[in-house]
Amino acid sequence: MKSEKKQGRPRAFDAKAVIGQAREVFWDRGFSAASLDNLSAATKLNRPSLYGAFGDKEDLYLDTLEGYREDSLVILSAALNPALPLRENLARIYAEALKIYLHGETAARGCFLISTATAEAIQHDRVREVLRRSLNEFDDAIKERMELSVEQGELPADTDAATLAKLASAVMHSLAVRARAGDTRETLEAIARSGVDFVCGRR
Amino acid sequence: MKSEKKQGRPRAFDAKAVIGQAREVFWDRGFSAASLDNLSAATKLNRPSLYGAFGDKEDLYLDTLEGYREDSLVILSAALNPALPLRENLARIYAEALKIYLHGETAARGCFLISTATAEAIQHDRVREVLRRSLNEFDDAIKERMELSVEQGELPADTDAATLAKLASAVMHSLAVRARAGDTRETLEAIARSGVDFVCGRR
DNA sequence: GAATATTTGTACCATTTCGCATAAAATTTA
DNA sequence: TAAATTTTATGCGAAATGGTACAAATATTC
Repeated sequence: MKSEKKQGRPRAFDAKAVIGQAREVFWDRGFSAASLDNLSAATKLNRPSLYGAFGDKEDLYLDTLEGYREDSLVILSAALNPALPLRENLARIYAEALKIYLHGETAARGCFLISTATAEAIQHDRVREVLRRSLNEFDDAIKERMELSVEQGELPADTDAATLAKLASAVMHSLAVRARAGDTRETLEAIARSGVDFVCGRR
Repeated sequence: MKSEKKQGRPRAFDAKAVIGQAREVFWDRGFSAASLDNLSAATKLNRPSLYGAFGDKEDLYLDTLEGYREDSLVILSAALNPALPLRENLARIYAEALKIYLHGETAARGCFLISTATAEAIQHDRVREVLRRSLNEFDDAIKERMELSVEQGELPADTDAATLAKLASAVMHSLAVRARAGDTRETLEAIARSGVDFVCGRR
C-alpha cells in the first residue's frame, strides 16, 4: 500500500508553510480582524485555493492554532531535558517563551494562543477547546518533569507537582500577556528570574 | 461658574450604563467581531446616537476598557484592606477575580482586558496602552500593600515588593486565561489557594 | 413664543466581507 | 494522445459592515 503520486494537477504550495504564513497574519491581527484578503496576500494563495485546501477561515485558524501548539510542545519538551536541574529547565522555558513573545514587526506579539484564541473562545467552541487542551498539555509536560524531581529529591517529597506545574505555567501566561502589553524585555526577564526562584525555592 | 443645564434636547440615556452594556458585547465577542448592530441592539441606541456620544467603534471600546480598569481598581483596593493579613488580601483578590471571570451566558468570560484587549494590542496602539497601564496599576496597588507588610514584619525585610506583586498578579493573569479556556471553578480555586501559599509562604 | 442647540430616527452609501461558480491549467492514467 | 482528475485564476454576488446626511423631535435661552 505504498503512496502513489496523486493524480491531477499538483499543488504549487506546501501546506505546512502556508499555515505558518497564515499564523503570522492571525498573530498580528487576531482571528476576526484578519481578512481572507490578508491571508491570501500573505500566503500568495487565492481564496479558492485556500478554501480547497483548508476549508473556511475558522478551519484555517484552527490549523494555525494546532501548529502552534505542536511547535510549542516540542520547544517545551526540549527545555525540560531531565539531565538538567529543574531550576535550569524552568529558566530555559521562560527564555524560550520570551524569545517567541518578544518577536514582532511593530510590537512584541506575545503568545499566539493566549493573545488571539482567548478573544474568540466564547463564540467559537472549537477555539476554546484547542486553547484548553493546549494549556493542559503544557501543564502536564511540566508536571511530569516535576514528578521526576520529587522522586530524585530535587523537590520536597510532599510537593504537589500538578499544582506547582500550574503555577510555573502561570508565570509564563503572565509573561505572554505582559509582552503583548508592551512591557520591556528587562521587566519580563526579571519576572522570569523571580518566577524560577519562587517555584524552585530561593537558593 | 456653576454647571447650568445644557441646552438642547436632553439625552434619553445614561452614558455610564450604555458603556456597561457595550462592554458586555465586547466581552463576549471581542472588539473586531462586535458589530455596531450588536452594540446598537444591546444599548438600544441607534448608530448616530452612539457615534455622537462616544465616537467610532474604537473610541467606544476604549471607553469600556477604561471603565473596566476603574471598576477593577476599586474592587482590588477594597480587597487590599490593610487591616487584614496580606494572605487574606490575596485570597480576596483571587476570589473577587474568579467571581468576575466565571460569570457568563454561554461560557465563563475571563478577564475583559486580557481576553479582548490582547487581541487588538498590536494593531491598535491606544488599546495596547490601556492594557499596559491597567496591568501596571494593578501591580502597583498590590506592591503598595506588600510594602506595608514588609514594614510591619509580615513579610521578610529583604522582600522585593515590586517583583512579588508582579508574581501575585501573574497568578491572576493565569486565572483569567484559564477561566476563558473553560477550566472548572474547582481547578481555578485550587490554583488560587496555592498561589496565596506561594506568594505569602506556606504556613 | 421665537430662536437656538442638541439628540434621535430613518434611510442611505460606499466598502469590505466571505464564499463560490466557472473555466483554464497542469498533471496522471489509460 | 485522449480522458480523467485535481489545482489555480478570474470574477462575481449577496450580505454585512462602519459610518453619515438629513430632517424631525425636544429641550433651553432670549
